[in-house]
Amino acid sequence: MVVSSPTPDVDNRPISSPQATKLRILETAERLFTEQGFAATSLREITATARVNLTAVNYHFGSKEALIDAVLTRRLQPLNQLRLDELNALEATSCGRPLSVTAILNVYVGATFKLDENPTSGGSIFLRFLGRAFTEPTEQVKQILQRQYAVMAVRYKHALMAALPHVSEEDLVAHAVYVRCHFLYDGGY
Amino acid sequence: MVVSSPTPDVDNRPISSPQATKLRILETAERLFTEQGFAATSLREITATARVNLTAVNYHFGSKEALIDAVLTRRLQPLNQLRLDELNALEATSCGRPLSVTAILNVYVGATFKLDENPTSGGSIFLRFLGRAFTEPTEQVKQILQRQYAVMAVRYKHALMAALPHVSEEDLVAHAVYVRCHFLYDGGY
DNA sequence: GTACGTTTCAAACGTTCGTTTCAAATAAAC
DNA sequence: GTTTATTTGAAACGAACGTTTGAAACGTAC
Repeated sequence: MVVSSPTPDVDNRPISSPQATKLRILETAERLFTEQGFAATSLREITATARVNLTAVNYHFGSKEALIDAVLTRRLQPLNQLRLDELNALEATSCGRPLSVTAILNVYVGATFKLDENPTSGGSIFLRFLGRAFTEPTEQVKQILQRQYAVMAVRYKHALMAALPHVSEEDLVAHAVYVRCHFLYDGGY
Repeated sequence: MVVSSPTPDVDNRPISSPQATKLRILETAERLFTEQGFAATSLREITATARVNLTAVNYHFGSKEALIDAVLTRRLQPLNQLRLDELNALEATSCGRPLSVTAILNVYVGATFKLDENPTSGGSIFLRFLGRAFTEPTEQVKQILQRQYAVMAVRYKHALMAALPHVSEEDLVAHAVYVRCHFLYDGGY
């Protein structure tokens, strides 16, 4: 090709915005990992689907595990930050009085729904990807989840303990695990 | 070893009952596939965990895909047969009158719970394995599921159509897919 | 004891995988 | 224009994978 003017690619996206390849890899990996799982999806399939070079993965991320971490962190960090922000906003209006359990769970689940409805935040695809991370857990993935959930989980746990002063911390955590409340995830089980 | 008298192995199971190796492979594969997924579990890990030889897999099953099929069919066939038997028994007592939706769903879910509570039928491990089959579907796995569900799904569909004469078949199937009623699984989606 | 089905063993096949290297081309930033 | 960051390209590395082969040992049944 002799044409040197910038042309949109097949997806009608600018072909040469900086780190366009990195973004294409992230989005394609998120989709293929969600559909097929981590082990069943090869880097060659990801790069071929994203129409980028194989070596770009190791250039931008370093390894396949690091790519999985990047896909996970990119969505999970804003999600848990939103959960923290909304809890902060709620507590700011309560003037020190303990919140109700309903209100606490409402902001938590509400943040999940906001993500689910927002396509720019990954939409429902990432929630399914998150299920993969819990279903097919690598050792490194476990650590990522533990790190990402740590701060928010403690905050929500304390809020629930204030809302339920007659419930011991052990009973609260045990029951949260039982009903699969992942925001209290401590990586222990 | 010069000792030739039969000795129990580590699991206290007779070491030389015919096809003991085949059973050990099936049980170990069921467990590891459930915990890690199909692609993430290698034949070498399965045979090493089961303490049998690697070549025994291809001797008894022929391939890894055939092993997955064997693990799936071993549990799914009796489960769906039980679902059929219980529906037959229910219809035998109804003397031709259409069954209630509650009764139909009751025997179906009841069969699932009976499996879940029966360790010799695979217990809850197989139900999780079944989830793997739906989550990480190979082309061959799709065909196995389609074949295994075909007969029972049609019977339950007809029973529900008789119970709900004012609902069209299309609406019934569409709604069943929506609420994830896998016993109406037709492999189409 | 012979025959047959089962299981182990060691070794290798070809393929795919994640990863690396080196070079070249392209685009962005200064 | 020079420099830096990005992207592509072709090729290969060692490792792990599913699979196959050929031979030997073991078990049971007749």
